[in-house]
Amino acid sequence: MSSSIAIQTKPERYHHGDLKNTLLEAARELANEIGVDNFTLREVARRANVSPAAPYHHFLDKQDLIRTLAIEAFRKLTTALEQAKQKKHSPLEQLEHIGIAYVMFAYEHHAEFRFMFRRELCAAAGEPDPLEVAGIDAQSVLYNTILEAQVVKKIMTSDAKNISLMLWSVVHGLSTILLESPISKTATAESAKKMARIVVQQAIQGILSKE
Amino acid sequence: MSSSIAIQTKPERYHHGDLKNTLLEAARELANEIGVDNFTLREVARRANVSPAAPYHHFLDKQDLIRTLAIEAFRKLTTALEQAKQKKHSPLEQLEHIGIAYVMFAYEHHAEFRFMFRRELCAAAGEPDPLEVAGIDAQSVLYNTILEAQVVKKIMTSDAKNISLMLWSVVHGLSTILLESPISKTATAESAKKMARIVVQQAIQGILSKE
DNA sequence: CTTAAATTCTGAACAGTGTTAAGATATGCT
DNA sequence: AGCATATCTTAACACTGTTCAGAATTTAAG
Repeated sequence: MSSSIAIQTKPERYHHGDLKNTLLEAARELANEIGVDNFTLREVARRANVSPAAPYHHFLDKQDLIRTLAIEAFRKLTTALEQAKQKKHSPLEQLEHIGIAYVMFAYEHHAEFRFMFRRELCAAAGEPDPLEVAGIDAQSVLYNTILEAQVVKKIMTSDAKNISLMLWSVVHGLSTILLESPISKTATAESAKKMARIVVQQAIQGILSKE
Repeated sequence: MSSSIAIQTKPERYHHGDLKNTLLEAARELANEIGVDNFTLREVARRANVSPAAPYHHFLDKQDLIRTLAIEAFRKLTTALEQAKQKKHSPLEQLEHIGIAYVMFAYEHHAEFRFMFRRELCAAAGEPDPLEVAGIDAQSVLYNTILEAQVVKKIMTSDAKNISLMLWSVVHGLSTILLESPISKTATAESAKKMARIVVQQAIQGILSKE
């Protein structure tokens, strides 16, 4: 058989070949188009030229599809944060860049970002939930940078966990405000970035030890 | 006819008497029970002992009902913040109390809080949208306190708008993290309050001028 | 008081949804 | 080759939001 690159060569095949990924991509597009609330599994199937029941051979149910999307999104966020954390900068500058990158990720992937944080997706309990792990991995980028900053310079007052929670809260809060409040109607990428910079810089000020 | 207090005296009346409020209350309960995603207008009607079409005589559609709920919730939030802002404290203490109150409001009214921030509810444009107004009113409690703090003591570095955005972001971020992340499974009212205090105190540190 | 108008509710219906079950079609293995 | 398995379709179920015609009730007008 041909490699997985040739997806659109023969679209009328009974077996799609790579339906799972096609569904995921269609789902991302749909969510970004019509929003998260009207998001429909049947429409996803429609866009993949497939019957409404087909997705159930690749996902347990609609929520499982969304869950998969959320996990992928967390991984993309993790790499985005790691990329923002350039080695050439000081830990404090890295913190600022990570914070801004978080907000920009939310702004540029609003639908996926909304899927990432839904109480309904939080697993019942126990077992290493992949979604939870992916979320912790993303947080670790921020957390580790804080640790590094503390080691290099004794610059932080409170302990790393509190600092992390606080910085995470600011950037996450600004992100959701930008997406879910009336601001979303007038916000642009530039204004979002500007707000992110201002807010993050202020927040970092709060964790510096006064000299 | 009797006063509006006697709601449950004659439950079999064709005309309910105060269906609109009954629907709103049933909706609040339902949302807090089964969450925001599975929230169903038909179930609301069912709980009000009324046909599925009855709500349409009091609300344009499901979204209009949710919108009404969100507006009410914003007003409740506003009074909660005003109550937290006790006159006896200094403006800075007031800021701290307001921030904590915000987080606790979210924790105690999770379903309503989620209804308050939904991109879908943001009106198309123009005209004084009551939801937007209610949101601004709530923000004003925080904003005015910042202004007062700046007047009493020249204690803030950045300007009030930036400070407000930053503080709003922290408390809003922590709120949604507490509600929508895996933390929600283990969080209690006490742990939430503790986190709120820590995070808000750190954030306020960031806006104090260094002496 | 009578009667017309307006309000509030019901019942039945429509399209659309998530999901399942039974069967058709293709793929992979031996 | 043939058999098991994975993948897809068709049909159906219960449920949803919403509309519409009409019944029950309240309000207002004569």
